[in-house]
Amino acid sequence: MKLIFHLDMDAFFVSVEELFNPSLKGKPVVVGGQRGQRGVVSAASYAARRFGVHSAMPLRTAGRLCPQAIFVDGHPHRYREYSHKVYEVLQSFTPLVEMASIDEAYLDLTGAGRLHGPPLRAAHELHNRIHRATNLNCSIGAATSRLVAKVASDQAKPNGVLWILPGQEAKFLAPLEIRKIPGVGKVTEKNLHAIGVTRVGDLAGLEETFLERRFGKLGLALAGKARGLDAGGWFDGEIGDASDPKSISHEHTFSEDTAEAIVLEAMLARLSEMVGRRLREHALHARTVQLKLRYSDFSTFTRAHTLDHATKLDNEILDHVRRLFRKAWTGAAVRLIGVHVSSFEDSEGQLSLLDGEKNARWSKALSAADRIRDRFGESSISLAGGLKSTFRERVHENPASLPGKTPRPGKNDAAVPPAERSESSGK
DNA sequence: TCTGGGGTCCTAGGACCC
DNA sequence: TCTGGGGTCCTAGGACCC
Repeated sequence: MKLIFHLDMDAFFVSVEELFNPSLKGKPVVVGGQRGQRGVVSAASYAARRFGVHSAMPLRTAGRLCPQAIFVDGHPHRYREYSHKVYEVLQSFTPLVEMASIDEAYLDLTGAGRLHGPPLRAAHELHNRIHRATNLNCSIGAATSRLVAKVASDQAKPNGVLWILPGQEAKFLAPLEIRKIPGVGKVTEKNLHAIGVTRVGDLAGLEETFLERRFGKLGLALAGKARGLDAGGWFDGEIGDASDPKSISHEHTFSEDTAEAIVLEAMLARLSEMVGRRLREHALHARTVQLKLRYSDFSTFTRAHTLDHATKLDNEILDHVRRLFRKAWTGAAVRLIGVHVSSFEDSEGQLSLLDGEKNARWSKALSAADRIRDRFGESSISLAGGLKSTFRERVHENPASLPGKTPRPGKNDAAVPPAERSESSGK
């Protein structure tokens, strides 16, 4: 019989912020940006949740619902650091660990009874170890499948432990709202309501063949999940170490929509650099480059191009994504722009002699740049075109520094004013 | 409500090949 | 003439997760 734990940190981002600023404790706290900014709530403290604030809610809405809330900018490096501390505790508990996101993990404790005792005792021991190591609370669900363990950890919140006895899975799930099943979001919930299904028990009562006819693969997975099985999609496979990423992307939403080509292309350069850097970090090469555009009315478009070889080079990514941009952009004001790469291969494949040499030179230059950024910070160096350095302030959205005239793209690429060069290499 | 950023997986249509 | 069938790759979009 399998034994799976799902461990989920309680209000993770908020709790980490409280470690750095204990005066936040017990107060309504919203992490993700400042009140009134463009953006959404990343995490809300339990005190803020009592006002109806929840993650993914627009910051403006949160500000209206809870005027006394304290708004805090997120600190991703802090969360990564604490996530790593959690991981180390888990690793010392069992080698079969898989981080499912920055604040949750699955553990396979099948057959670990001799080492850790019965499931509830093991769960409490793990809970204590996490708290001792991090000063953070978590909740743990234990069950025979990932799915039930995950739902159980959610029901155990906050700061609790819940074990679902083998054989009791369907009984545990039956009274819960359909939305509690991972993979059932707003749309699927609505579609299920439309056929009279509101609780997991209703779903379990339906024929598998009916659900498959009606909802395809999703229906088949739902039929399994309603019975507590790890059916399809996210839940298949053994618990083990994370695999290589399947895609890498960076995107940016402007604080104000812009229709200026120079600003948009400078942002593409910055995003391409960030993507290229991550590719080299993972020692990956991408064959498909994708542009993402979102206009003021929130309409969103993607345009992709697949290369005949795989690349890890900023300038090559930029070259293709900029081509896509020039073809696709209507000229209307843009809210968001993004760069995405996928179809990874281990190496670039066979290049012509000339391309191979060029490639090698760029690779060397970019790894050198990566090392400089490791030591001196992200903004210390840039190779993706003078564009970016010249208009750094505009890319960083400081309207006060706009030059009176808008230079044409390309014209000033090579001419980076010395003043800005020293500014951009500072720190 | 006025909607981030980083991901995964699924669907569907068209091109192309045999 | 007016029409096959399967497989793979590519592109675009969408649901969902944290």
